[in-house]
Amino acid sequence: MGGPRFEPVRAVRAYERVVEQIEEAIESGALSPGERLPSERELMVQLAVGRSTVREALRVLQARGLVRSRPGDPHGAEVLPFSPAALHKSMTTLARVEQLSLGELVQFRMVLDSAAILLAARLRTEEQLAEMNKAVEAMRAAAGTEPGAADTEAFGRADVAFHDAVVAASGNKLIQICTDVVRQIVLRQISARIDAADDRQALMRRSIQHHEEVIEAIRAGDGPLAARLSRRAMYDYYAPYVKESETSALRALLE
Amino acid sequence: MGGPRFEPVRAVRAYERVVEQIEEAIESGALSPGERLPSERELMVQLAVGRSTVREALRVLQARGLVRSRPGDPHGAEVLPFSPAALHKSMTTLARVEQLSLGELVQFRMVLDSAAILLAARLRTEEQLAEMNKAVEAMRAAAGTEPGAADTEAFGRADVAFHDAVVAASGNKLIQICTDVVRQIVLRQISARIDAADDRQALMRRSIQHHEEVIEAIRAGDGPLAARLSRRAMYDYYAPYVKESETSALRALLE
DNA sequence: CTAGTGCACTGGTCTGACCAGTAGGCTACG
DNA sequence: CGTAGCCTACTGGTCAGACCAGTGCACTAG
Repeated sequence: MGGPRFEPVRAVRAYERVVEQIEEAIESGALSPGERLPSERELMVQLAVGRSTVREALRVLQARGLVRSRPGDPHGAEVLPFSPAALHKSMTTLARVEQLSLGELVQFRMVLDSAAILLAARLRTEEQLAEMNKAVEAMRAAAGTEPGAADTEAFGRADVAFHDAVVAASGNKLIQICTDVVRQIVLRQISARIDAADDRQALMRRSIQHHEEVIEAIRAGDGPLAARLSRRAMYDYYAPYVKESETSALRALLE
Repeated sequence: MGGPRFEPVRAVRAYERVVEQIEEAIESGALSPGERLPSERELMVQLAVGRSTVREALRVLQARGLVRSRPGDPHGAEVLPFSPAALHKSMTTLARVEQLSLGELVQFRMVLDSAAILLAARLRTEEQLAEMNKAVEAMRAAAGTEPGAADTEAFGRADVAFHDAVVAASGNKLIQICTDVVRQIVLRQISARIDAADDRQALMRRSIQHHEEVIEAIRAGDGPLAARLSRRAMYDYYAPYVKESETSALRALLE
C-alpha cells in the first residue's frame, strides 16, 4: 500500500555528531568514569571542527551529566560516573511545567516504595535487614527523648538510609533511583512546612513506630502486609500536606 | 556544635546564569509554549554577554527539551511544550551505563502499570472505559483472523492506546510518563525478538484475552483483581525474554 | 489578486584573541 | 638533600568578528 515512505531529513548539526561520538564512547564503556577527554583544542583537531562546535557538544554532554570540565584543568574534561542528576533535573522540570501536584508525587512514591518493600520482604538478606534496623535506631536517636531535643536533619538522613536499605534489598536500581528523585522533589516542596510543624516530635515517633511495624513484616517475610503498612505510613505522614481533593486518590491505594 | 559549615563555592559560569534566567521564565509560565525567544544577537545585547555564551546556554536548554531553534528562523528560538524526551534520554542513558537489566525494566513496568490499573478501576469514567474497549477492539482487528494476517505494528499501536487510556483514567501524569518511557526502552531492547517470533499471532490472541479480563475487572470496579491480572499478563508476555535468573524477582510480584 | 523575486535577518560554524585558573616542574632557599 | 614557593605551558571560559545557507516577509511585476 503506497510507495516508499519518506522521512523528513533533519539537518544534522555538526555539534550533534560530536555529541553522538563521545556519548557512544562513554555509554559503550570505551571511556570509563574518571578517564579524561582530550582538551577542547585537541578535540577540535581530531574532529575537524571549530572550537565553538566542540564546546557546544561538551555543554550538551555536561547537561546530560556525562562529563564535567573545570577551567584550567590540564587533563581535559572528566568522564563522570552515572548520576541521576539529569533524571532529577528533568523530573523537576516536569513537576513544574506540567504542574504535577503534590498528590501525584506522593502517590507515585506510595506505589514505588511499597513495591520495593514487597520485593525486599522476599529477597532481603540478613545484612540488609540489620541495615534497616540500624537506620530505625538512628531515627530513634534523632527524635530524642526529651521534648524539643529532636534533630530534624539527622532524622531525615536516617529515614533516607532506611529507604535506601529497602530498595537495595529489592534489587531494582530503577526503583531506587526513581524513588530517590521523587522523594527529593517532594521534600523540597514541603520541607518548610514540616520544619514549621510544632508537633514534629510526635510525627517522628509515629513514623518510627510505622517503620518498626514494616520491618517486622519484612522480617516475617510477609510482603503484602509490609507493603500495605508502608503505604499507610506514607499516607499518614504526607496526607496533611496534600490538597483535600486529592486525598481520595491516595486512599485508593490503601484498600 | 561546630562553627558555620562552609560550602565549596562553585564558580558560576556566565552561560549558567543565562540558562537559569530563561529556564525560570519558561517554568514560571512567563514564557508559554509556542512563544519565541529573542534572537541570539538580541539576547546577547539584553544579557550583556557574547554570542557564544548565549549559544551554549541555548544548547543546554535545548538538551533539556525546553527550546528548539531552526536555522534561518527570523522569529528566534521557540519555547516547546513539555515533552518527556529529556526524561527518556536520561533513563535510556541510565539503562545503558548502569546496565539495567531487562528484568528490572519489566519489573518496573509491572509495578507502575498495575498501580495505574488499580487506580483506574476506581476512578475511571464511562468514556475512558469505552476508550479502553475501543483499543482492545483495534488489537483484535490488528491480530486478524486468518493465519499470517497479523499487523504487528498496528497491534503495538493499539496496545499503547489501551495503556494510555488506563493511565489517563488513573489520573497520575507521572505514572503515565514513566510507564511510557520505560515501555519504549523495553520495546527497543526486544522488538527484534518479538518480530522474529513465529507464534506472534498466538501471543497476540493471548494478550487480547488478558486485556479483556483486565477490562472486565475494571468495569466491575475490582482494582486489586485488575492489577493482579495485569501483572500476570505482563509477566506472561515478557518473561520469555528475561534471563531465567531474574524471573523469580518478577514472580515475586504475582503472589 | 497572485506568482515570483529580493532582502533583511536568522542560526550554524569558524577563526583568533584574551583572561583567569591549574598542575607540575623548576628553582632557590633552608 | 628536602621542601617551599615560583614559573610556565597549558587549560577552559568568554568575547568579537566574520562568513554561509537558510528562512519569512514585503515588495514587485504580471
